[in-house]
Amino acid sequence: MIKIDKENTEEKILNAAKKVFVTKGSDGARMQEIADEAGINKSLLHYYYRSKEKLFAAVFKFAFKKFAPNLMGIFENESDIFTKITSFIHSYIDIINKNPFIPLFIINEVSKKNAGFVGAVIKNSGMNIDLFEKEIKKEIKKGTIKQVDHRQLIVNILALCVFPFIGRPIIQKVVFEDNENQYDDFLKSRKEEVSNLIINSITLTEGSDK
Amino acid sequence: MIKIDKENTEEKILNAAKKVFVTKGSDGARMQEIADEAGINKSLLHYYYRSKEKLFAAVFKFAFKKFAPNLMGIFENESDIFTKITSFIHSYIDIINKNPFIPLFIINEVSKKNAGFVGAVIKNSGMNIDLFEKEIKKEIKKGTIKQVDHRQLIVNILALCVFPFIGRPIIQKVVFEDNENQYDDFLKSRKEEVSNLIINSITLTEGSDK
DNA sequence: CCTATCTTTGACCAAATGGTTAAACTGTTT
DNA sequence: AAACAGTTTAACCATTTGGTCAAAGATAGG
Repeated sequence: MIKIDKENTEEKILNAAKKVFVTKGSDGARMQEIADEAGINKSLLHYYYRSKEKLFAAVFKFAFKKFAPNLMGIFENESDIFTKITSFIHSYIDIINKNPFIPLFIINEVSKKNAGFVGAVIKNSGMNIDLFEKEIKKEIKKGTIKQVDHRQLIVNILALCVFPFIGRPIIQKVVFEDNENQYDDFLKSRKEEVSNLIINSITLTEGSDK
Repeated sequence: MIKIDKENTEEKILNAAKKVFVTKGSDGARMQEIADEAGINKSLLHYYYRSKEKLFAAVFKFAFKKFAPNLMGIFENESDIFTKITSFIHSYIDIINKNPFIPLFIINEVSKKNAGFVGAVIKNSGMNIDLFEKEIKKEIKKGTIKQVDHRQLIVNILALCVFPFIGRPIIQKVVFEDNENQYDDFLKSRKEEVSNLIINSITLTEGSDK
């Protein structure tokens, strides 16, 4: 028997909730709007998810997992450190490109309700930089790269990848005369720009080794 | 006659509104909370500022002006380009340090209500990168710095300065094991880190000139 | 002291909002 | 077709929230 994967109600709700929560935030989101977006009665939201908070929790978990886990996996393969970092940057920008509003959503919600389940989600996400740290320290010892602080490095990478997306409305206005197409081109060129900048910052310069 | 600069009601309201709006956002902020914060009756909010939106507008204007205008002024003095950029980074991080929640507040509100008065505030803020662009292009022609795209450069600078503040809750958890003091130290070291990274990225390398 | 204006307050209002409930509907089992 | 469980809906509720209003306080001028 063929199981038709027609979107069932629960999925419809979750998808609608993702859309509304991510764009409007937990404060700005309205249960009625989520119901409308899903094309169902508002009571059904409470039938499947007991409260707004529970529904929000489901959305947040989903959003955070999308950005947290698979990233450090890149550092498990066998290529050299420069290739690893470059491919990390490329794939991270790709992910954001596909979900440009999620980073700001996450930052916001973590800032607002740092306590409670949000903190727990982060801890349980398995996101940690141990592999990254080990790798960087190893390469420094080997003399492949400069003596850099791995924490500064990871923040630099994240900043350069994420900021153009979350700051888009302002940057586009101030720096690009509000031209959307131009900004899309700009975003496309970011993978190379960020890769070059980061690689350049860890590459040994003449006379700096030892 | 001595004019005692005792905070009058209107100022009390604006200051309370700044605090509440900036930390909770326009959606999360409550008029009652602002009144409580100011220690006055809620009706007074409407007496001095006609509506929540008007009050919010006053706060947003203030916040945006604090971050927009004086920054490009640095590029008017006579020092060399490296010094200019370095001092820009230093003073920008100083400003954010004094108002760590304003950047996220601005990004949020611009993202939410890009239209309307928010867009107007940005345009009327006098914030533009013409001076910066001219300066960079001049130095490239002179051969003082690499051939860089001035828009990539300014976005890089802003990203590296701003992101550690708006992403603090997450970064602190994931990268610093939720240690606040350690994160404060990290922020202090950012001025040098960002300056070095940016200067390094525009400095000519052997054999790259012409 | 009286009046006029500005400031402040508490009581109140209408709309919005998250949530509940009982009834209707649908599909499956016997 | 009757009974049952799962699903969906409309009507309703309590609370919150931005906002109004008339009256009370304060302040200054005549």
